Amino acid sequence: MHEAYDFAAIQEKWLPIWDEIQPFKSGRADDPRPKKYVLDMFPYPSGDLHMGHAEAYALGDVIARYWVQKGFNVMHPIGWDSFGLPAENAAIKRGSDPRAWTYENIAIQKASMRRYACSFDWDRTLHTSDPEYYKWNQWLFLELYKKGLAYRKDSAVNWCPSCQTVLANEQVVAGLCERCDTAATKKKLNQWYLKITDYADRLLDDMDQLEGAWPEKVLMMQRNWIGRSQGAEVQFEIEGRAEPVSIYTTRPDTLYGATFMVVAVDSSLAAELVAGSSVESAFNSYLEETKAASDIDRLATDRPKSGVFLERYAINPVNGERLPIWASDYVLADYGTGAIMAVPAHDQRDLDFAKAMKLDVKVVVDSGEEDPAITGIATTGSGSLINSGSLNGLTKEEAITAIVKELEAKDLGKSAKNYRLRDWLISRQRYWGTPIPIIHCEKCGEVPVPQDQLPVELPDASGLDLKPKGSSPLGAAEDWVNVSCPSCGGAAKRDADTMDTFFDSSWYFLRYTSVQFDDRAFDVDEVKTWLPVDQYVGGVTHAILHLLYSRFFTKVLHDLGYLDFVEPFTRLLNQGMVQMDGSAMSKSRGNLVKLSDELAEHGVDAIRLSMVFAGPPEDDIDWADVSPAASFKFLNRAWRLSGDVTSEPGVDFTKGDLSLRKATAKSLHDISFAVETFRFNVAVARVMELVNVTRKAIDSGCGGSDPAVREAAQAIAISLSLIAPYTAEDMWARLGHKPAIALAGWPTIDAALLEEDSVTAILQINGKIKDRIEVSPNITGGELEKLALSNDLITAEIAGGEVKKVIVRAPKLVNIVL
RNA sequence: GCCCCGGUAUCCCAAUGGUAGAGGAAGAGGACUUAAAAUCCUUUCAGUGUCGGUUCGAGUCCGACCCGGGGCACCA
Repeated sequence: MHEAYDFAAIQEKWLPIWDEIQPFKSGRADDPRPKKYVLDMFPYPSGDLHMGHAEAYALGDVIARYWVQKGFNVMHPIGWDSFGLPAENAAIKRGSDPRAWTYENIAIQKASMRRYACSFDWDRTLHTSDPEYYKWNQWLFLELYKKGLAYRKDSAVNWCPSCQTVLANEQVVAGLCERCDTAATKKKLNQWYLKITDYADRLLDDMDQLEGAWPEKVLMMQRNWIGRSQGAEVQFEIEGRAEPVSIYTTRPDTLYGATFMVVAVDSSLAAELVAGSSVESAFNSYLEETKAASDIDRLATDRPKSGVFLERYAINPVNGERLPIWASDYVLADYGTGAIMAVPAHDQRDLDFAKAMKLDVKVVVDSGEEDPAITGIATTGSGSLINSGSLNGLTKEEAITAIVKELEAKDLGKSAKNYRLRDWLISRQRYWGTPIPIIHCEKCGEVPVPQDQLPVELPDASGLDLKPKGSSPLGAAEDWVNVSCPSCGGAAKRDADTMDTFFDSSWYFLRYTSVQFDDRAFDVDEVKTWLPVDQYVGGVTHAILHLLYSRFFTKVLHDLGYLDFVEPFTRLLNQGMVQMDGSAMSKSRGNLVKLSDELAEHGVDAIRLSMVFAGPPEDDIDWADVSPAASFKFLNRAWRLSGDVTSEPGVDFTKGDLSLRKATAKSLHDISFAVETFRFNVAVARVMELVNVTRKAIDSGCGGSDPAVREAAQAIAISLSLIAPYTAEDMWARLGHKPAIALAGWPTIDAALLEEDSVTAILQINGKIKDRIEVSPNITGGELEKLALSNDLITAEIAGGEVKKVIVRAPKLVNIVL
């Protein structure tokens, strides 16, 4: 008679014991194990953990626990990305303090993580909203400022009317605020930026180091986002203007095909060119119209082209033709030079504009396609140049080289690069974030807060009106905002904005190495020991924002001499999302599955196992396809094995049943390989297989007393310790061992056991299977061929035919070609 | 529109260019039981989205297309 497998009792039994043993401490000075840094993306404390967390942390835990079993000193820390809008919004709603809401939720999540048996080192936690943490945000900001990488500028910025704050480019998705889906508008504001564009080339080129170690998808998204293009800048004289205007083009070969010029309607150049002309008022009303249009309107690609002729002319530098200058909103002020040469024959946008405004179309590349002036379809194919003076007859590539050389010689242009990436806007007009450590003095201008006065702590929220109103609530904290200038001592004001919370998360992985360290943001020696992160695990939602910013900060800190590496995350695993019936879970959709309910019903281990077994980690999980009940059943089945082992611990495995021993060895080998290649679902399948084999051995084979059964049961327990720690620990105890199984060590495999006694060789004729024979794995090609040619089924088939060729792949296959 | 990724059994998913099925779910049958649950055993189901190519041999490589998912999108 066996006791029942009671997941609730097991959970309650082992949790306090683990608290005692603390198997996952890292960084003890005398620890001789080699180091590994496994990092899960830290959560935002918005209530309790949900299904998404459960998946992410289950996967990260498999990796962390695996490396511990393999004998590594694994640093696996956790913290909270605890600044941000939800806390503030909740506080406004409930009339309380964002701080209280935040830290309550952190406590809730922390307790849940502990119960979920995450293998975190609880001595290495951090909260970005702690002054001890954000002090170093401020320090880093000032380092960037000193380097000229943090600056203020006036610009038309993305504004969310609902959140009442500005948004970074990256936070506007398809024209909508990524947080609340409100249509973003534009607002002219003076804001702080970080000069990430200075690092565009390195952010792009260093991705070569990540090839194969990061998901291809993420690399592609980042490359896309940075959007480097190669082209040329060309100078155009403007009639009645002293200075020429520079335009950017990726197709300098089509220079002869330019029939007009377009400047961005919201550029200062447009305003200057139109000033004093008869169309100035028409231009101004067009400009107003443009400003009023939301991003959504602007993004619609089928939107008809609009513009105003400025009554000015540019001169084409290669043929002296007069080109009318138009202002339009299809040219962007902040990309390239804000002005383009329009070549309607070979650019669809220019052609659309030309047709709308009845402008000339001039073909200069003979691509064999139909005349764009008639079809309305610009031709972009390659071909030889026509109507292009010295370029005639050249191919597109030859023409680009030739014209750039020619322009450079005449000082009329040069080769140039451009990027889609824009500088990172970090000011936010909200309370719950890191104050920007700058003091504005009428006499001295921007004055950095001196180092010894950091951190600039947030004032108490009580008494402040946190309601969004377009300017920072901090501005109203009189006692806080009014200070004397550190430079001249005169009356001055603090910068009242706070930092984008992505600033906080762009370097937290460094702080984990020394969370208590007071002297600096991080202990350089500890960082040297632990970084870069060996394995980063998190959602693909951060493919651009967080990962790009972190890479940027790492490069900056490298240049400042604090780091000796340039890429923070050596390997990256993106887990998929947990969905329900094909769409994201949400209360409003009514398809929300509560993690706490699932855990109560099936137990922690069954949920963790379900997450890991559901499919490849990077695929989305549909909870409708997942069966926690089946996971429970399997754990039960595995657990019961431990009660059927009747041999004592320490028994000599070499005396065990050979076929079971081989199965165990093969399983361990396959499980290792599967885990290291992130095929956790396959690893689970292999454990299941071994459980089935072991069950059979006990019931109808060598029996529970055979040493091989103990060996198998222990291998199962250790394998399960990565996924289902409570069940594994309990099995371990029932097998007569002391806790913690997490530190038991991965069993060593006798290589001899991996060798198979015999393999099935396939005999084919013309690629079709005719027979299978059992052969020794060491059989030579010659022997196998001989066996095949003397096989009855084969000789019957070849009878009368002529053997043209015999392909032998010993020991697995022989293919006879007739 | 451009660029990625994926289509294998009723479902979720496996398969270094070499036996399409490892594992699970669901279904069917049976053992045990007064019965049910639990447990155990047995078992059914596809030729890999479509067409063509390379190869002795293709789910796997190449090309085109269809379908699904994702990214970018007036970036000159």
